[in-house]
Amino acid sequence: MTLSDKQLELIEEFGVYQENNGFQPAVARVMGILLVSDKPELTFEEISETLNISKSATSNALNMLLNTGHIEYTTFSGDRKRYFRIKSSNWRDLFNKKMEDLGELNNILKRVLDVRKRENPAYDQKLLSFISFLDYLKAQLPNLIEQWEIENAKHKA
Amino acid sequence: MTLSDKQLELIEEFGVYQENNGFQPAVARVMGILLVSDKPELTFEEISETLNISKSATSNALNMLLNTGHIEYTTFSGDRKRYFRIKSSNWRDLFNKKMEDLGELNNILKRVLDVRKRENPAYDQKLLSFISFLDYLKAQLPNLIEQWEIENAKHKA
DNA sequence: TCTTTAGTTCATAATTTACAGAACCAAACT
DNA sequence: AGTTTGGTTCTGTAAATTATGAACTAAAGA
Repeated sequence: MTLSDKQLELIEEFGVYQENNGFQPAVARVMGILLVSDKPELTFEEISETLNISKSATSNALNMLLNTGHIEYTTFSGDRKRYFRIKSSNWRDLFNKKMEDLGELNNILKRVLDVRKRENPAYDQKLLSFISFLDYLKAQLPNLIEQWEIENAKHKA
Repeated sequence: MTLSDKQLELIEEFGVYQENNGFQPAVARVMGILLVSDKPELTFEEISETLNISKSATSNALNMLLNTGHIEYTTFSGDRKRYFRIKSSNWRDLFNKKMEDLGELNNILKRVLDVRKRENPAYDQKLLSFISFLDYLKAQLPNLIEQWEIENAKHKA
């Protein structure tokens, strides 16, 4: 399998993005190739050879992504190969992870506000205000999603 | 300077959180101590000694955080020491970074959609839908913030 | 039963990172 | 002029991360 320069570039970019999200380089590239490839599914071999990653690294990456629910595979009868693809639900998950992450930050900040007693309360005030914003955001998100779904349905019609 | 167990624990937790955001361990701890300390400002020495970080690591961490605009310092006449604190604008910035990050993802995904031509367009449809959601979110955020500010003002009154 | 295919597992090599320690420097104090 | 203070910069390295290649395995095919 051959990829265009643009595809290779995008694999790199997406790869770096996902590295910053805590994935190992090779794992991030595997996600990348599954994302940008023209084919909807790729085999172990195609991934390993196209990305120039050793079999072991490919094996580890694929199993890791399978375990974390980022990808899935199908097989075809009379063909021992597995055909891997990104789980389609994955997009929303990516977003959810970011939101959960903000929730975690918020929890930490709440506890920070709780333990420290500053001489200058202006700071605490700002922190409190940020915490309240994150709470508000969390509360409003379902609304926002619903709203978008309505808009989206309209657009299609 | 001594910190309570709770403070130390929070520094660790915030530290790990910030490590996942791409900061080096020592840098993340420095942010942490500035966040949870009772004092509104801390000196180089206090940071270095309380966290048990070498002078070089402390120096690097502080300069890094200064350069990236995460912290700032003041001085007092007749005192050569610098007094460091987290930039108060920083809370909103932390949130903005997450949002920018989603924007970056969105840009990559848009280009992905552009280069690949899938046999099966159902996948592309889902991707497109996610992209559109991120666009919607970005567009609505200012609204949401405004809305929150109104709520917030009400609450205070 | 022997071989091929499609992977997995393990030991280890290669990088990368993150920090410590020492030497260094400039300003201020004596 | 010499010393102390408040750092900075440079070099070396311990530790962690990541990937490789070789050996292995289990299923299928000849």
